[in-house]
Amino acid sequence: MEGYLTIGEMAELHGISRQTLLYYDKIDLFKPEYVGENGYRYYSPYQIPFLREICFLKEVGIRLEDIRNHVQKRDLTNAISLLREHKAFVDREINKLIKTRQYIQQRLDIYTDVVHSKSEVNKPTIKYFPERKVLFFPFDKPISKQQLHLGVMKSWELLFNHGMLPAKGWGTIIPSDNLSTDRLFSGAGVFVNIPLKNVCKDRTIVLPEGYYACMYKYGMPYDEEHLYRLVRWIETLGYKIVGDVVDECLLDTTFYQSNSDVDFCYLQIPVEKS
Amino acid sequence: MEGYLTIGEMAELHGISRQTLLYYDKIDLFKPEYVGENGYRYYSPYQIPFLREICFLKEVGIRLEDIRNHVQKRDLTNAISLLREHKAFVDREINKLIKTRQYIQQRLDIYTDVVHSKSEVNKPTIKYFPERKVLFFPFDKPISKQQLHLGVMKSWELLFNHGMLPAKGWGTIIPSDNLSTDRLFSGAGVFVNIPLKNVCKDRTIVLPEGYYACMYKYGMPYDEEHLYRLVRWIETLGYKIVGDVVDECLLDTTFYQSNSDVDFCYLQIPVEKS
DNA sequence: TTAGTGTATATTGCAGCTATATAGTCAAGG
DNA sequence: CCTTGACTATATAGCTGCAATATACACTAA
Repeated sequence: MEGYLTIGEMAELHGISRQTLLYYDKIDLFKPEYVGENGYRYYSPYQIPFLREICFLKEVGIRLEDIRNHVQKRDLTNAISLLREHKAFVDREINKLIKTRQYIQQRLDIYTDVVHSKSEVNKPTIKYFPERKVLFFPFDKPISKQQLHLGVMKSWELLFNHGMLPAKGWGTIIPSDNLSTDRLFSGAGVFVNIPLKNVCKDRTIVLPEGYYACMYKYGMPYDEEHLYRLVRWIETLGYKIVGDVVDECLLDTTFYQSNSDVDFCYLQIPVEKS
Repeated sequence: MEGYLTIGEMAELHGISRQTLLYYDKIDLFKPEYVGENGYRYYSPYQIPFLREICFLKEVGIRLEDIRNHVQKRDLTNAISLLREHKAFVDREINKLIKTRQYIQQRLDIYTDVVHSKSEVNKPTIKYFPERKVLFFPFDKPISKQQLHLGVMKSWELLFNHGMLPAKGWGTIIPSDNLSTDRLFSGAGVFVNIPLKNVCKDRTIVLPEGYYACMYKYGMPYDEEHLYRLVRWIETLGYKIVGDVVDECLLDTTFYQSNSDVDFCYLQIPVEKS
């Protein structure tokens, strides 16, 4: 067939396999201009730009079915709208991945902090924090490991329903008024940091900016010992407690082998000079 | 089982299906702490953080097999390297999509230009162009539609081997010295714009920055008529041709129905005041 | 001769479930 | 104690999406 290309030549020229061209023929995406009496497929050189374009559209991720629908009535308007729609699709995919990247980075930030803090365990310091917005869920039963888990799961569920993941850490908040009473955990509950700006307002509370007396410690929030040690340190310095106690979990029990192991946490109590 | 969670409760709590937990058990990803004599699975509340973490890692796109390998010997170092590796993977995916987005945008730029230029067909103008780097492939046979196609395919292949796509347009370059001879296409060839900075040096030539006499036209590069019309216009203006003729294809024949139809092109001839 | 071509049908890859069939178990209400 | 309905078990097969690939067997061109 003078001037025509066989299926093998056509495939070779476009860097695809012969099988693929058979497949494109079958799904009515791209057919040879002429089929010989022997059944051989003969492609016209004029078809080259079409196949090249199909390959281009495929390479940028457009589905073969959409390509087929497009090339059947290809004109400038169609081509522009096909590309625009696909660009929007790619943008959505990029945004998803950027969001995912942020989650991973937030976790890494926590872990990196832990690596640097291991030598600072049980050493109280004063640190400045900017304003933080968190979701808060009061306990409805006395505090325990189970209540902690269930509280965290509730917040996970809420974040999840808002398309977010609990990547940025969580912990317990204890009302500072309780420190001088014997009902330390009355009104306490779980908080989760909100990982994306995409806030859900219902359960949100604000941890005010300012200076916090802080201490890294191994222990669960209901282990009161560390808390009172930090409170005594604050008193020794002559500072005043001006807000609720934040006990942020940095490494949970998944990092330890036995059920008796405890979280690695970061206690934070807002203070002012009195 | 006092204090334990059944498979249904565990699934509900994490927003996954019962079947999924069975599956995780089977693939040794997450097993109940205790299995009753009746075969019932009982999960300890202490397992909640583990499953939550598995779900988190799954949600950020880590494969179940990698998660399984990780949680078996989970510690801070492992967790950090798992997340770092996955972040790098996500970055690669984002870069691929950004590249794809660029290809689409470059095509859209061409098509948008065409939309605005349709009323300017056959009207010569002077336009400034910055320096452009392109790949060049001389014809090895007399110019024809087939030679054009084959030349474009060669350049496509080279781009493709360098991980690029011919998104940014292509065309023909004709040596300006030929304009006064009868061998117009001697030394002519196909060029392709390089879509990404990621250059391949072997075949690259430079189209110098400067002012070009330009004209949109319908016609193939080997239709000499339009070219000579533009050359006469340049002479009329008293300008001098200072470089090779660029005939850039904006819409190829895939936009037309019949083989007799022609490309929509943008002729560009570098000029100076003489 | 041997590389290339045809048809027809079935299978792959990926990953993570999901469905179906069949049977056993638990807990609350009567 | 019995029923009912919700829950649970195992085992095996199938599905989702998309784009090919593979296999088997026969014919054809240079």
